[in-house]
Amino acid sequence: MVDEPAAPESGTRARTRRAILDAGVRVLSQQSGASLAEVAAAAGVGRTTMHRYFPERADLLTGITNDLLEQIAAATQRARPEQGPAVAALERLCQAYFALGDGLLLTLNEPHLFTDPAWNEEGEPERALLQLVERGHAEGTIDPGLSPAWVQDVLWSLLYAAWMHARDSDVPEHDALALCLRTLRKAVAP
Amino acid sequence: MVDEPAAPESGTRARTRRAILDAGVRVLSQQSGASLAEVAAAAGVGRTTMHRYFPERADLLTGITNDLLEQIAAATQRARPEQGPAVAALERLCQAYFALGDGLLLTLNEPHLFTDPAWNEEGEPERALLQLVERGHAEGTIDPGLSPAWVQDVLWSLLYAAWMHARDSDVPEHDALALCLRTLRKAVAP
DNA sequence: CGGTAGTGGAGCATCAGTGTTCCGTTTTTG
DNA sequence: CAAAAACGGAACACTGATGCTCCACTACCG
Repeated sequence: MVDEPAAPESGTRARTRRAILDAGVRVLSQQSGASLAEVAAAAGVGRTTMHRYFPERADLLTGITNDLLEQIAAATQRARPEQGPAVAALERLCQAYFALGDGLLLTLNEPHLFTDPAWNEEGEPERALLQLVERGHAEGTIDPGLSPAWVQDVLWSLLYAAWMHARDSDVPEHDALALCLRTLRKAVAP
Repeated sequence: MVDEPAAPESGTRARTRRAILDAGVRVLSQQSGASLAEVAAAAGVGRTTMHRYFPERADLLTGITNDLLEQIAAATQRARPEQGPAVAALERLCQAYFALGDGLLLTLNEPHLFTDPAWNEEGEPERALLQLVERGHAEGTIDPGLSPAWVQDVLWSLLYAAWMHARDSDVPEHDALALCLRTLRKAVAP
């Protein structure tokens, strides 16, 4: 993870890069087979320009992968999963991840898109969540019948459901998140 | 839905057709962009043969769509969603849908693949489920804070999670279903 | 004002997937 | 067994996405 050893990356470039990455997530989360031209258009950028930032399709995917991993790591850290009661921490995590938006869909929907080795490595976020659940088991505040791995899957799938619910059933995002939290809280209760 | 007006379809053809449809679901549920050659190979069938059954890609998708719709309808009917206590009926539905296997993934993951008009029509299964939840509200056995549409989304996303859990974490399918049911039951409880 | 970074359009070769045809082989069936 | 049905390989044209290059335009900065 050694980044920019001396790559200040002029503000303009950084902005363009962001626009492309965001457009990539937005477009690919809906059509994983979308053409690069579509992504470029969605980013409001010429196909040539995109090619300058990400020479091949694989490079774009790598870029998105790293970006998502960073965002997930940042969200995890922000939620302080090791502090306070387990259930409260779990809800904080849920809220933090919800902010990933379309990244959620991409993460869950198209895991096979990410061929990067970095993707499937057990990351710090994973570990934090699993430990969190074990803490809940010890506290007696999380149903011991639900394995940590299963709780993890439930968390992500509920996030997915909530995001889609907001997107398709045009429920305000805030309400969708509230439903998600309420459902999660009850689901993990002993 | 007027089918075979006089198309007995020799047992051989029916079997080949099934093999192709099943392979299509299996392959496309993992790689929505998979080539037709891959589907044919997975079905143990020549590309030429597949072309005889489904002249274009769109025809295969239509075939899969109709097949899934039938399977969902059959599963719904089998679960008798209108009988007995709402929660019990919901669990029966959950079990019945779980049997769809990879079809679940395809249904949730790649809704955009199905361009058929028949797909997005509000089907009988949808209506049955929504009514079921309303019945639960009336009975006082389903959390009134959870809208029918949300419960529907939760049901499908938990099914998705359970199927993936069985597939990737090599948990026996039966155990995954049990986790799913347990989680769903608690999630919808008032 | 001149230089430079950033951009985007046009064009081109390549390649994989597709749709389709033809024909020989295997399997089913009467 | 012999006819009919079903199958699969080979080959071909076509299409769209991709990777790439070259050049012209714009905006910003010293």
